Formats: sequence, structure tokens, C-alpha cells
Amino acid sequence: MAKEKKQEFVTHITPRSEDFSQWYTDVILQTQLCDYAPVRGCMVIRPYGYAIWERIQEEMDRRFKATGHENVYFPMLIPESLLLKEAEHVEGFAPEVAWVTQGGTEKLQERLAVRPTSETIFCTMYSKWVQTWRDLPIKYNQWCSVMRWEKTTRPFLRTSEFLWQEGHTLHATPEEAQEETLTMLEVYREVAEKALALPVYVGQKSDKEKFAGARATYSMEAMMQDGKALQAGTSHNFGTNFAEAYDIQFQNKEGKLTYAQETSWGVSTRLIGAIIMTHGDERGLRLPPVIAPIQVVIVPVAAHKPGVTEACQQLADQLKEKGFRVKLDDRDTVSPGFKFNDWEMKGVPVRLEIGPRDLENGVVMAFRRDTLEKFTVPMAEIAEKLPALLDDIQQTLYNQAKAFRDERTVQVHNMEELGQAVQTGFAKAMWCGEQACEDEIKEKFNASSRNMPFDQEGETFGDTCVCCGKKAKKVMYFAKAY
RNA sequence: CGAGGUGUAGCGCAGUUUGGUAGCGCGUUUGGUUCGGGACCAAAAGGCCGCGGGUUCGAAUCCCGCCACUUCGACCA
Repeated sequence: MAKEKKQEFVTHITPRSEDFSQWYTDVILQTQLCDYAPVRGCMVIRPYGYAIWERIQEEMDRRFKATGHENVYFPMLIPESLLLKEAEHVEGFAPEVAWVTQGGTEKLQERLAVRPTSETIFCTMYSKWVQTWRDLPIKYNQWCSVMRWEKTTRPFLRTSEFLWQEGHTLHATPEEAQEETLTMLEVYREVAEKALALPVYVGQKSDKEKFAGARATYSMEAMMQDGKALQAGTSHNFGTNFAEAYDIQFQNKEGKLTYAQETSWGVSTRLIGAIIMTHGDERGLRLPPVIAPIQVVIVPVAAHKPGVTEACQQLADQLKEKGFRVKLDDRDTVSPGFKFNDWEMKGVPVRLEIGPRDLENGVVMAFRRDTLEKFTVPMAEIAEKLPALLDDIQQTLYNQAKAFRDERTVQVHNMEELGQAVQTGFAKAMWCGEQACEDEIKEKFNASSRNMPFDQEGETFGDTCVCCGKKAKKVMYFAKAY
């Protein structure tokens, strides 16, 4: 009884099983990933949350560079006239654009949009910079924030302002543009699965769900623990859609004036939300070692006893030197037990405890956050065993998430089954390709089409549409989505 | 944008029905004892009761207006 009472006040995390949404909010606030800002729909990303973002950035950016991209920075403000040039794009984004109408004390001649995305301004500059086929391809990326005046917001999942990267590339041929689009989707998939331990379905979006102004949109879709899908990244092929609106032409090798082919692609801080909702448990976060800001935390036990502090410091230095991200928790104001719970809540993959008994035996107590197992490791072997341990944690988190996702993916043959399946996860269905059926599914079950697997032939499992019963053309994942 | 909920100490809340000295737990500060799974004792600090009007001798409490956050729906990374 007394113990239960204690646990109530030390951590205020609502049980995940009881109220997933409240659990999410509790976790992000108490682990200090972020806090609500005094601005509508905006959050402050705190050091621990930002450190995760920095790790994601590193993993992404390295691969962007390796695939031939360069980073740039474009202005945050976009003149209204530029934004209006591509009709579908305007229609898609107009409802959620924030405007600057005044500079100092003077009203502006032309309103300036706070960028909701930067296609329009990239296109404007590209049209100046591109003249011949020799100028192509252009493969730029920028890390920045964008603003969308969303109706309702949730930290990391949907905020008015959010951090992201947006790649914008120009190519001479449709083939090159398509290759770029799929290459970047593949980069996203690799980072999601290898770094974030996030299993994703990659595929093409329906026309209804594609980006405003895109010829084709591809996405990766992840499954959260409450059974809802999360679009975790998108890659678009615009064809010449924007090039025509913004007059991006070049002379090709035959001397003919040609519109350039364009792509764009982006991932955002939403990925942090995905990590939380995919791996988190009743104790809080579980961070995959690849992106964990702290991979190993060292907790001294009875720090005042001779040798303990020194041994901890020595181990911390040794592990840091080998390249591990290590934190020595030398706070003298809280007990070891408090620290255990604190770092478990914060999702640190490995904890090492050193106390007088360990010193005597020449060992450290190790604890892995994914399985909650505790075991001893000889002090002399810890550094060499750590890489395999971290790898195993990374893999275990991925395997658990994948097993969950697969379990929550159900092949469905009729509307009843589909309605059932989207209550708990993905419904994999045969679909005629008509928006009318997507609309009906949305209407009836509040579920949307997510994407279509690339290997359509291999995935096909029927020939009639799950909704209308007419000839099916596509395999499509449906789900309730964030 | 529609429907609900909540604003009281850093955090979590009680007090509001029925107006009458601003409360509790945690945290914080100081001192001491502790330290192998959320330690204990003692003392202390900390408030424009979301904001603005009104009613009243008197308002956290009643009335009117506004704002913020939040949950669920329609739209989006």
C-alpha cells in the first residue's frame, strides 16, 4: 500500500493501457523532451528532445550527402504572388498559411506567407539558375522550420511550427526524377528501420492522399501502439507541374527548350513522436541505441564508499573514449533507486551500476531497458561487450515493433473485415482505384488509404474491390491515421 | 471549425454547490542521518486563485465578456 502510493507521486505517467493519448502527453512532458510554449499550437523542444532530433539529423544528413545532395537555406517568408502560381498547391495549403501583413509600423504592399513548405520559392530561384542541361541536376536540401496553422495540435505529431528537412531537386528527364524520388524514399526507409528501429510500409499514395501539386507521392507508414498509422515521411515526384507554373526551362542536349522535372521530399520532428509511440512502455521511453542521446548511463551506488566514484568516473572516461555516448549520474541529492527509475523513464538503453560489492568482485551490474534484464559483466570486459549489447537492443526493439505491426496488419476481403481491421491497425485490401471507395471507407470507418506496396504483383490476393466489388486494380493499406 | 473539459504555489490537486483569514501532497531551500529499486527527520521559503468588467459590507466562490491549454470529431509532415 505504502509502496503503491509512493509510485503514484514520483511518476505521473498515466498507464499506456488505460489512456494512450494521455500516456503520450505524460511521457513527453516528464522526460522533458518538450514543453508547451506560450504560443498557440507551438512547443519548446528541450535539450533531451533536441538531442534526439540532432541524432536523426545526423543519420539523415549523412545519407543525403552520400547521395549527392547539398544543404542550402531559403527565406522563411514567401511573397503571396509566388505562392499563388500553382493552383493545386495553393488550394492545398492556403487554409493553413500564416501571413505577415505588417513590417514595423507600416502595412506591407504585398502579404508575406510564413512558409508552410518551400516549393514555390525554390522554384522561383531555380527558374533563374537553370538554363542548360549542364545546370542539371540540382539537388538541394534545407533544414528549417515551417508553419502550418493547424486546427488542432499535438506535440511532435502536429504543431503549428515544426522542424523538418525539405529536399528540392531538378532533373533533365522523367526517369532521373523518378529515380531520385524513390532513392530518397529508400533513404528514409533505411533511417527509419535501421536508426529509429521503426518498421515501415513504403509505397505510393492514392491521388486523393497525394501532396498538393504532385504527380505522384510516396510515403512510409508506421504503426503506433494504439493501432493508428503515422505517415513518417514523404517523397514526391512533381514531373513538370511546378516547372510549368514557375517557368523552369532549359535547353536540352538537342538544343530544345524543355521543362525541368522536379522532386521534393521531407521528414520532420514527427519522427520523434513515432519513436515514442512505437517503442514506449509503461515505464516511459525506450530509445533505440542508434539515436539515443545517452546510450549508457552509469549510476554509482553508495558513492561515498571508497573507490566507487573513482571507478565510475574511470569507466565513464573509458567508454567515452571508445565513442559511446555516456552519462555519469553523479547527482548526490537523489538515491540510486530514484536514478534507476528516472533513466528508465528517459529510455536510456543501458544502465551500468557500480557499488562497493561490484568493486570487490571486479564486475558491474548491467541493465537493459528493452527487456528489463539485469546481469553482471566483468569490469574488464564491459567496453568490448557493449557494442554487441547495443546492437542487440536495437534489433530487439525493431523486432518487437515489427511483430506488433505485422500482427496488426490484416488482409481483408470485404467491408466488414476492413471495418474490423482498422480498429486495431492496417487493413490490407484489394481496391478498384476509385476515390469514391476511399471516401466511403473514410465515411464509414474514419480510415484512409495509406499507401500501395511497390510489389503489386507479389502482394495481390484477390480481384474484386473491398468496397464496391468491381475489378480491383491495386493492393492498398487502409488505417486510421494521425 | 463543431462538441466537451480544465485554468488556485514550480508540478499534481482540494476548496466553488451554500460568498466570510488561501489549503493539501510532491518538489524547492537549510541542517542532520542515509545510499544495491522511487530514503528519513526537523525547520523554512513560496499565491494578482487565467485576464477584464459587474453584483456585494465582503468574491477563488455569484453574473457577463475574453483568453489560454486540453480531449474527441472534419483537414495536414
